[in-house]
Amino acid sequence: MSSLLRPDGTPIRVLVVDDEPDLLEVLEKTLCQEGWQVRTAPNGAAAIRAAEEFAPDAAILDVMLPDLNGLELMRRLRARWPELCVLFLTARDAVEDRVAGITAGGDDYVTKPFSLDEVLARLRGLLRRAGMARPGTGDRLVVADLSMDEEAREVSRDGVPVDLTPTEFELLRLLMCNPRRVLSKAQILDHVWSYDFGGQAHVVELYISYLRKKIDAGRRPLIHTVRGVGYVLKP
Amino acid sequence: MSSLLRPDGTPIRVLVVDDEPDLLEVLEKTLCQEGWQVRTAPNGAAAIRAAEEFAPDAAILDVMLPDLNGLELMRRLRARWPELCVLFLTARDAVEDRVAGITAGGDDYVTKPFSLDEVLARLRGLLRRAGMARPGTGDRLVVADLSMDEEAREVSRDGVPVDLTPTEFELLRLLMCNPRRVLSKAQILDHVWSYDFGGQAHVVELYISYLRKKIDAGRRPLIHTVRGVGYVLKP
DNA sequence: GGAGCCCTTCAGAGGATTCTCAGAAGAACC
DNA sequence: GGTTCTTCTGAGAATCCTCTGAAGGGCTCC
Repeated sequence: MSSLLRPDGTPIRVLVVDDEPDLLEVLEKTLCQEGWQVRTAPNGAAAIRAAEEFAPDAAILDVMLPDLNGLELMRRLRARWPELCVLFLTARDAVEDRVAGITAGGDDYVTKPFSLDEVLARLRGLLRRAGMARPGTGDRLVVADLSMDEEAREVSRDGVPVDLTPTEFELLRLLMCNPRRVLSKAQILDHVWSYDFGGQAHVVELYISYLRKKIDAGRRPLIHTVRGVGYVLKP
Repeated sequence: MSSLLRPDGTPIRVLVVDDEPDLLEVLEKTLCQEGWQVRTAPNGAAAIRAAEEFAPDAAILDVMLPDLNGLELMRRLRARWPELCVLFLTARDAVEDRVAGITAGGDDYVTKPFSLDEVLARLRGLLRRAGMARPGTGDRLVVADLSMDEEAREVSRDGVPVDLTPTEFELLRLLMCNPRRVLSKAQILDHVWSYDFGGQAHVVELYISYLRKKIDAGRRPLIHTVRGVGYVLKP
């Protein structure tokens, strides 16, 4: 998965603020793994202190923080770093009213529970629109004759468009971001399904089977099973 | 969405003056994203100071400011920059009498609450009439055989004129400004409906259904649903 | 060859999302 | 003041998506 870089070539810096330590940890690990430089904070006050020396390019903020709400925190951070990209995390039911107007300002939000890949994709989208993207890393993922346009949510195999459901799309995106790399079912579950999903690895097999029917049927297969390990996407 | 440029090719500079920090923030972000250069101020005194070094081409002024009213502020700004285009923000009830005569001077106003796209459209109109528009960026949006004249507010599909209500028109404009790009219902709400709209995403579905009846009925559909995500306009 | 495990696929229940209609409330216009 | 147009709410129906359970096939190792 190609990580974005700042214009000067250094990694992009992300500040993550949430009061759930587990969530903070998972996000930090995932983002680090993707090549971002990460700093975390459990509340607004700590976030502001951390930002002072960290000078973040982007921030992931929980809307509900123990000391001050995410919107207020954004305002204070922006006062210092006007260019900051902000991705909010919100509870599903408390959405529309509180976060209204945010997508209009170029920021974005994700409702809890979310999948890690969703957060990554949104964050990348924000940075790309803010002009942080390394030139050349477009929104188009390509593996052999399979291609995906993330913005338009279009997928095609050998030029033939393929219709995918949201979960199928996420799964395929994960596979296409990691071509020729075997992903375990546990990894796939962690990335594609929301973090509080209690189900079994069986759903991964099921969705792989759906994808095969839509993508590999009658053609040279791109999705391969690695018995006892997981799945790979490769020519 | 093409942003306008000054004759010398630099971005157009807009000064935004309002005492509500939320509103100021959203306007700033949106305008920046559209390629304008923005400076904000919470009151008249700060506005005048800011203008001194910023030398704005246009201004968005709240009529009701804590220190002096918007009309007076306009007068003072104009004394220094006679060419300044002004867009007023006014409360709905306090309109007609106070702002009457303004549009006669070539300026324009928008009543609160407004939608962001409305502000953008009015601002573009002002600058265009003032000769600031980059030549070649016409007012006509075209997607397949669907075409929209923004100035004349005319829409036609395959040459056949289509009558739209104001909200339908705004929604279609947003879609036509973002062809082949999936827009979430939240994004659509943020752009087309006024910022204080408390309603649910359901209205978006409703208006999409209206638009389909007027535009897609009996033809190859241009408006597509992306389940779980939003809507796209594409051939 | 057989047992056990892993994987694939089918079928269907339950849930979520979306579409559409009908009507009330409000705004605009004479 | 009354008419017309527009916007929004609520409800029901239709559609689509997700996940569970079960059956069966094939691989591996004994």
